[in-house]
Amino acid sequence: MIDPSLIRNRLHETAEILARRGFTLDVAAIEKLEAQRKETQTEVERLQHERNRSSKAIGQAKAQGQDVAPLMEAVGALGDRLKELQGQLESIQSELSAILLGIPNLPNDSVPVGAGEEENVEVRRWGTPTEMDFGPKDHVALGANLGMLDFERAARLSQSRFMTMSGPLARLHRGLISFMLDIHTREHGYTEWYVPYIVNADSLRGTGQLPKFEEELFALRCGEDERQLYLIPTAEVPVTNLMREEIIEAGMLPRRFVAHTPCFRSEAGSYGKDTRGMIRQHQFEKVELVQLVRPEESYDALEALTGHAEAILQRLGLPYRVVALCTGDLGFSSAKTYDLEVWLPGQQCYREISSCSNFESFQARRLQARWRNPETGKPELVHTLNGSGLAVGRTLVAIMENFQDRHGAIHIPEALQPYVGGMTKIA
RNA sequence: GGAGAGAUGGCCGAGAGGCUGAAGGCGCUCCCCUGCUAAGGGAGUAUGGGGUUUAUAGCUCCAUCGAGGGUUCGAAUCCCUCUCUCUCCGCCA
Repeated sequence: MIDPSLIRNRLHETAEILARRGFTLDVAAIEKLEAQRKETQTEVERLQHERNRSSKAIGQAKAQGQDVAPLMEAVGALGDRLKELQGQLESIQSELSAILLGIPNLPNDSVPVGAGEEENVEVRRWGTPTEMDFGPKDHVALGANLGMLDFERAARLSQSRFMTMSGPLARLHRGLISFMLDIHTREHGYTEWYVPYIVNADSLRGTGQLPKFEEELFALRCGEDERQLYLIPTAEVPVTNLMREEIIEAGMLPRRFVAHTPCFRSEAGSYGKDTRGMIRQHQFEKVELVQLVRPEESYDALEALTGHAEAILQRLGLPYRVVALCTGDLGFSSAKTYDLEVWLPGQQCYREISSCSNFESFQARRLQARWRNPETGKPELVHTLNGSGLAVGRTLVAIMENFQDRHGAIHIPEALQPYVGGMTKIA
């Protein structure tokens, strides 16, 4: 959520900034609601003040044994008027907050302005796209040849967009998770967490998946229970929510958390996209980096965090590029995002494998995640960041496709071999 | 799943319809005193929102005692619903 005071004090300026990312703010509607809100709230508070004063007077008169009947009569009429106005105020405020919750974050000034994906800006490349003197296969063909990757059986168990892995390939997948976690915890200063994979609506609101993106989620209902729970679409949700409604002492910042979790996405509205292979699945594993930092440090932290994700690709020897998303392609909650795209020989293109974002105070405001600023002594919102470090399934795809040989064997990068019991290739 | 107990400020803990945004203690901050240390004395110390203001400070109002509703002129206190925590029993990886 953006700072509500922007709506009150700098509405037009805010609308202009939002226009950069292609979002139209209904300025007229907000101005009208705001005027109503102000008037109603002022009146409600005036009446409450009056009531409080009168009630106090009744108490005092009673204590002195005076007759309170006339006093009570005077106050009686207040109640109805107050109740009516409070009802009005409530409905105005819920309208306003619905608008507010639907407003995306303001892009940072350093974000390139653009309408969509095509206008993203490549920042740097690492490595060169793998050349092969034979026709490289994609991971689907490689996996099928090895007999270790199966989409058809998974569809029978569940539905489309699921898969099974078996044998050494499954082990490689598992090893990747440990590999990533070890690097982030040992070398990048992250604390490892184990967290719930099922969360409530408040958590999803906190990180911005709700109310706007409910159709992306798998919702659970348990027996008679009325409460709605959801499978997490990313570890970002439980991990960032760890600090919900907390006030962090300044000395504890920055906080760096890493967690491996499965992620569940309904992929509504992506029917035609990436239907082949394990690029876009309903269920996948991800190692997620989350940071909570002082506001003035968040852009340095974004560079660092992006570097942490890049380190994994570099260790594995996977060629990739870093792309700065333009304003039109920015996620709802993000102020600035770098995507890491890995080279996939099977598709002859770069594909997203990590997305690293600075949310500034957008999530923190919803979460009420704060720190105590020693300069002011007051609790202030932290800035939150996260990034995949990395998407495990896509990393596996990248390894399969980049390190295949002409016989269809997969060679395991040296850095990874200790994590798969010294195995050097899968054939 | 059954039975019971509980949830109050950074922490502990009182309060059982009105003078309680909340006693007392601990912690923390500042000041005084004490040649060091220990001890002692004094003051301060929740959060969110509105109005005023260019904005802050200030002033002022409102809300908040797990959450939501209700009763009442008035609720931390009474009633209802929910959530969470603890203890015992059962079950279980």
